[in-house]
Amino acid sequence: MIRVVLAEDQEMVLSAFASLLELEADIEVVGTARNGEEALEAVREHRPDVVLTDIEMPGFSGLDVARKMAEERPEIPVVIFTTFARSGYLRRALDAGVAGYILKDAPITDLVDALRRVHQGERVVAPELAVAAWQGSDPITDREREVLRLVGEGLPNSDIAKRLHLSEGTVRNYLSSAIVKLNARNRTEAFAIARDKGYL
Amino acid sequence: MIRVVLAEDQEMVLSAFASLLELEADIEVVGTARNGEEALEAVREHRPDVVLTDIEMPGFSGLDVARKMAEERPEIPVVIFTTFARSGYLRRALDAGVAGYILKDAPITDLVDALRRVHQGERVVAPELAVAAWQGSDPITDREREVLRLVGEGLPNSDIAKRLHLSEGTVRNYLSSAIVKLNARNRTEAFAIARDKGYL
DNA sequence: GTCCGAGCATGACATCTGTCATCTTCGGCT
DNA sequence: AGCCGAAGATGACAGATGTCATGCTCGGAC
Repeated sequence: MIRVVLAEDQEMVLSAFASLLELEADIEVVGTARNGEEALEAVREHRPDVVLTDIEMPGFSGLDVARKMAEERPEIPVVIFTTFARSGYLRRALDAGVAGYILKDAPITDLVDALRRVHQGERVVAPELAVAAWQGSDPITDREREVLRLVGEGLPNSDIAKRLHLSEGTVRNYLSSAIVKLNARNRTEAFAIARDKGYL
Repeated sequence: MIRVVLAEDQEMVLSAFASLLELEADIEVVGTARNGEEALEAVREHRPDVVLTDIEMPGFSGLDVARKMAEERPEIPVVIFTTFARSGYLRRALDAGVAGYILKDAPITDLVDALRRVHQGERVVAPELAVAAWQGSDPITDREREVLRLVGEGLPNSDIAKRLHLSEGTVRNYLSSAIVKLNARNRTEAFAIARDKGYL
């Protein structure tokens, strides 16, 4: 029996996956969570064999869960299942030591399969992403990342400078270098590219 | 027995919801679809009592499905279920004549409940959105919408002008008026606001 | 100690954006 | 015919943005 803790922020999707997994003879959902904190609590309480988590959740994300688990319970494998085929996410997930990374676009058998193989100690990565992972690593520095995030909120340079306690000129420099690295033509395009690749 | 056609672009989520709905004694999923076209085909083939569809799907969206259904099969109610609590989406969904609009954040009982009530001829709208619907209607003109969409792709005014066959000055004018209407400080913020309210 | 590379700042400059007033054209409407 | 409003264009202007060269400081590496 594979005992699973399941984390997913959308209530309906959570119950749907829970009932789907329960249909499998060798899988049991022992705990559910709507965010990262709840997931960690559930792990403490139920000591599952595998943690299955979405990436984008309010507050504590799936990547945060993976990192915490790697520290505190490295013996329990974490599987990420997500909408987003973004190489940046996968890279950071692998850095966080996840055992599996699969896409919600894939057939459901992939999910069940991944749980079983991860439970056996294997690693499972969505094939369409496996290639992307080891080429084109994240070129963006942390500062550039922060600036880009604020650009995405529509803040002008002057406000970004205030938020980050930098001079406006420095903000311009970071943004300029991010634009070059991402091969964008302006701030908006830089943000769009960084978002789509999962660099943020 | 309520016979349902279910449309949802993410394979895993689709199977999960299908198996969840099958657990209900009075609901039967007679057809599934990964996009709007498939949904309409499934409707033709299976003549369901209700169509349950996601909004954001590649190509033909859930709103497109609702509009087509209102024209061709006004007797079959359409229920939208979506991640997005955006008033603009709801407004356009209601304009398209949908019978229900519920959020994936809500408990699963809401979904089942909605299907039953819609099948009885009622209308069901997620309560957290019902208020938003009749205040703050979409202030954006079609031209402004087109410009904003291209802004979101990161295009500079000159490129937007080429794409829309307008002069660059005119693009600036449309964007300027959108910025004022949305109470934004610049193009990027205008895009972010319009996106979050579902105006695009 | 010296050198080097981050990280941050400055100033100058060219270009892009955003605002506004004004103008033309083309359909309606009366 | 005369009037009006929508769609689009123009030109001028101020301010924001993007690029680049240069400079400073500080914490390693040699």
